[in-house]
Amino acid sequence: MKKELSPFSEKLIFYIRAIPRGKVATYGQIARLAGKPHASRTVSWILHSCSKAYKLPWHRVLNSRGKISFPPQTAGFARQKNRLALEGVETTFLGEVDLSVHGWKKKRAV
DNA sequence: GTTTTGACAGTAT
DNA sequence: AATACTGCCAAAA
Repeated sequence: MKKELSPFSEKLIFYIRAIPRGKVATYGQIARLAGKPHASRTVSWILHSCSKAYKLPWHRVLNSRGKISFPPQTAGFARQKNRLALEGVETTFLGEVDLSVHGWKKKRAV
């Protein structure tokens, strides 16, 4: 592998990579799976830091509302929207994804 | 060692 | 209901 990050970071990366194709997960969900329900900030940092180095499917990571985190009219927004569309994830022009349809239901034990 | 950042989430007003 | 602030964790400068 490239470099060894902290166990938390590796976990976050692991779960991000574990997102099935055609599904999307939220920052909070990944952070929760990693054991830190409030590490959503760390998730965003991971994407920035390791999206390329670790080949992370960052396009499958949305915010808590199931929307693309980027502001519209940005390259990242268009790129993510395009990738999601290629995976069968329908997004609105606002980048909204229906979590009830494409939401990654790994274990939502309330 | 301290300060700043990072594509957020949750709570408070 | 909508907006603002705070909290959280980890890494880079």
